[in-house]
Formats: sequence, C-alpha cells, structure tokens
Amino acid sequence: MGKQYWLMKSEPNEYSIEMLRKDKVTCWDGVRNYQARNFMRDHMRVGDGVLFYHSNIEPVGIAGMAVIVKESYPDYTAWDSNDRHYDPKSIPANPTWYMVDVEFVKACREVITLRKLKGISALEKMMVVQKGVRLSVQPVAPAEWEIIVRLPEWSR
DNA sequence: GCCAACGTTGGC
DNA sequence: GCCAACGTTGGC
Repeated sequence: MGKQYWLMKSEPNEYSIEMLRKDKVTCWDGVRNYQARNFMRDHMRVGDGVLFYHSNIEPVGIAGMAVIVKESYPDYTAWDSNDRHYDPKSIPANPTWYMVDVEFVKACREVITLRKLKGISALEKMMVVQKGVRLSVQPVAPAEWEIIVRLPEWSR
C-alpha cells in the first residue's frame, strides 16, 4: 500500500497546530470512536500525510500539515481513571483504544476554512464537507490531498 | 435484536 | 449557546 492521507480533527483549545509546532511530535490520544480507531489502528502507516483540522472554533478548517511517525499502539490514557478519556472497558491485556504519533510539518499561513472547502467542487466528496459527518479521523483521497496542498493558504 | 433515551460532536 | 445529527447504552 502506498502513502495514504488523512484528516484529523482537534479542538485548538485542547490541542492546536501551534502546540504541535512547539512539541514537534505528539501522541494522538483520546479517540473514543470505533471507526476513527480502526483507521488509526489498522490503516495508518509511517509517512502518511495528515491534514490538521481545527474544529469548534472560528475559523473552522484545515490549519496545518503533519505526518505519521509512529504506527498504532495502545492509548494508555484509557487506563488512567483520572484522565478525561478514561475507559474501564479497555485493559492493558486487551486494549480497546489505540493512538498514533504525528509530527509537525507546517502550519497554514491562514486557515483553509470549511466554507472554502465546501466551495471547491472537486472536493464535494470529501468526508469533512458532508453534512452530519463528525468522524474525527478521516481518510483523504490522493486527488483531494493534491488539490488542498496547492491552495494559496499554505504559502508564506 | 430493537429502539428509546441519552450523551457527544461540531457547525453555526 | 443552540441544536441537528450521530453513536452508544441498556431495558425489554
């Protein structure tokens, strides 16, 4: 399987592209949705491209780019009863939840807004522009990636 | 296995 | 802050 592409949502209040710039690498913990987990656990490979998406803030949209640098391993925050994402169903011998590590590549000069994405007809099949789709980890088609990375919002 | 009730997501 | 849409839970 060649390189694949993903879109990963984060609320910048919790974790933003600027925090990733400082940290350089972070574990993508806290995903508690089975479909999103399956993408991370079963399909993400080192080198895959990631669009870092800011949700629940103005402006909503793609804020930067990252790359997968570590393939899935158990999300240990599920085992910590003090953690917001604690899940007693997940046990170390049989983890329910997994995460990957992502590394900062670059931030957009300005956010590529959801509104803008919705206005690009070649992106009309993208999951993120579909009504009611709230999956926090989504596959991105190579053709969609190529369009997005050429948008002027990336240039310095 | 159905499905109502509930909790969460996330755009607006 | 609102609330539509979704995913999960749990009684039956």
